[in-house]
Parts: sequence; structure tokens; C-alpha cells
Amino acid sequence: MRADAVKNRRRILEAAEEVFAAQGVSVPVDAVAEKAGVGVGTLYRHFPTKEALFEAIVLTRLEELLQVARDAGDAPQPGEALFGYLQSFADAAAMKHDLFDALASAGIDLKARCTASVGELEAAVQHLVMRAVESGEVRDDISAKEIMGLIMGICMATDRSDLAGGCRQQLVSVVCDGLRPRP
Amino acid sequence: MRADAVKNRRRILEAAEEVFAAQGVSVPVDAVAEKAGVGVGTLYRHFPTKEALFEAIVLTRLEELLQVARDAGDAPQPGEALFGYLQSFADAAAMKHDLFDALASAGIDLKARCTASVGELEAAVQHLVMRAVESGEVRDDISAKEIMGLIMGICMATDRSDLAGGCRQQLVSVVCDGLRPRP
DNA sequence: ACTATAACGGAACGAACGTTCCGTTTGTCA
DNA sequence: TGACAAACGGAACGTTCGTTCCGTTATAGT
Repeated sequence: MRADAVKNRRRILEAAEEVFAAQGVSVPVDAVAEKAGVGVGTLYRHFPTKEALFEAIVLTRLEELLQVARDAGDAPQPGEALFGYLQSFADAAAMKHDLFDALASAGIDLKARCTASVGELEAAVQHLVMRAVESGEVRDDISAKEIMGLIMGICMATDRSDLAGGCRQQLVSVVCDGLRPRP
Repeated sequence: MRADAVKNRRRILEAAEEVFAAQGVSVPVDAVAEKAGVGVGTLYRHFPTKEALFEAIVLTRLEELLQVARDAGDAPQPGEALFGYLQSFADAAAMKHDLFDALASAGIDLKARCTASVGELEAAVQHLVMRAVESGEVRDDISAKEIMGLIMGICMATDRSDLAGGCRQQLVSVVCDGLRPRP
């Protein structure tokens, strides 16, 4: 591979990461190319479709979240592990619009690899939930999918309204309190 | 106004209500026109822009929700009133994609009238919250706007197609439990 | 240095969608 | 019933955006 090719590929990835995170994946491809300082033709030679580029970025994000979830999987206090994870999940989703888009539309029009990764993430969260339920710290009538949906909705609401950033943590904590078993 | 004009206007509104509810407001205008059995030109004579049509539908939905909120405003048991309202809100949003869209993008690109209606709705919810807080059934460190954020979360979670309808009640109960004062 | 070719840039293409325009139809009133 | 205006339908326009194409430029091996 030629030297300028590797350099451009890296620059495209960096630009896409930045632009997608800031404005979501609906941003035009041209904006990514411009940010990277290359022509659209160059971008398309490295990534055959916009969705391929999208996948390259989002998959790494999902992997990061997955890793965090798995790291929390064996923590000594399952309840705290879950609740802490949900906070960092919310923080990540709020900062990265692309991640938010990916999770929000999972299963609608996303390519198979993204859907699969979202599934893995759900499975990892499900594991956190199960452990928390077994330890008696979380009610047993709720699924990982539902919890993730709630958190995503909170991110959406705090993202798109004039709510102060700090209140996101409070909203997540409300949900966490609601997840505890009824006395 | 001519007889066929009245008839067509009504048919357009009915079609838009149906189509927007089922598929969200991003559905092409042509789809609404076809559903109504009229040409796009006719649609545009009755509603000068797509957004005008969108407003006409969504505003009535917001009015309905506002009415329900106000009806619950004087209920004898403030806590149950709030929790019951959250449930019906979630039920309504789950069925109506347009409502979800409207709330999701409130304050971004919505016309002033929609934003105003959302504000009214917030005020009505604020009243419900205040009464519930005063009666000691709901924690006092949460605002109506934040509650709306939680509602958004429920809407989003229930909007996702692969969740069964019954789990919506569980999600609402999680949020409601989280809203109760800490023991 | 020279050439073969990999890679580049960006104009151009096509599809989707909101909106407009105008020839045709239809309701209404004398 | 006849004529006029109101209303209709849908082809066409402009814009946005993903994608392709090709003439130009830069690289790497000899």
C-alpha cells in the first residue's frame, strides 16, 4: 500500500470519528471528506459506501462499551456494577451522537455487523442484569433491552432539550432506583 | 368553500394522521396524498408546507395529552395521578410515532406552535409533579422537564419494535418506583 | 531520471423528496 | 343549462446527498 494511501485512510477515519460523534451519522459524506482534507473520490476508494465508514467508527465504539460491560461482569457487587455501568453508558451515548444513532436505530436499517455488535452488547448487559437480580439488588421483571432503551431515551431527552448536562446523571439514578426490588 | 374541498381536506387529515402515526413524520408527502386519494397539488393547497400538515396532526395529539394531564391535576391521590398519567402517556406515544417524533425534536426545528404546546404540556405535568411531591409520594429533587425526559426514555424504549407491548407497563413502573422517595 | 500504475480530486450522475405550475375538471350560481 | 371560478392532479423543478467516473497527479521500482 502506498504511503499517501495509508496516511489518507487514517485521516479519513479520524475526521469521520470527529464529525460523526459531533453531528451524528446523518452528516453528508462531503463534510467528512472536507474535514479530512481529501476528495470524496478518495474517501470512497477506502470505504465503498458511507455505511462502511459508519460501521468502521461505530463498531469500535460498541467494542469499547462491550469491553466496559465485560469488565464489570465479575465485579464483587453486582448491583453497583450494573448501576455504574449504566452511568458510563449514558455518558458515552450523550457525547457520541454516532453511537446514539447506532443504538437508536439498531435493527432498522443497520448493516448486519452493527446489529450483531449491538446484540453482543445487549448480551453483556443482560449478564450484568442477571447477576444483579440474583444478588437481590435488582428486580427480576426487566430485561437488558428495556433498560438500554430507557437509558437511551434519557440521553435523547437531555441531548435535545435545554436540560443541564448534570441532570442526566440524576435521571439515570432515578431509573437505577426504580430497578431496585420493591421493599 | 366548495364541497369537494371540504371533503378532501378531511380525507387528507385522516390519511396524515394514520400515516404519520404508523411511520413517523419522515414519510414522504406523496404517501399521505396517495393514502388520501388526492394529488400532491391538492394537499399543498390545503396545507402550504409539509410542516403545516405535521403541526395540524401533532398539535391535536398534544392537546389530547394536555387535557388528560389537566384532568388528572385535581385527582384525590396525587401520586397515583402522576403515575397513571405517565402510563397513559407511554401508551399514547408507543402507538403514535408522530407524537414521539414531535417530542424527540421539540425545540430543534419545530415550528413555534408545537414548541409552545410542548411547553404547556410541561406546565401541566409540573403541576402533577408538584402535587405528588407535596403529598410525599414523589421525591422532591426532580422537575417536570426531567420527568418529560424520563417519559421520552419510556417512549423510546417502547417504540423499538421488538419489545412486546406488555413490557411497557413494567418500564413505567420502574420509572415510577424510581420517582418515589428513598426509604 | 523514467515509466508504469496506484491513488487522487472533484465534476457529474441518479435517486429521493419537498414544492410549484399549469392544463383540466368540477362545483356553484344565475 | 351555461359560464366562471374554485379546486384538482400530477408532471416537472430545485435541492440534497450518496455514489461513480475519468482526467490528473504523485509514488515506487528500475
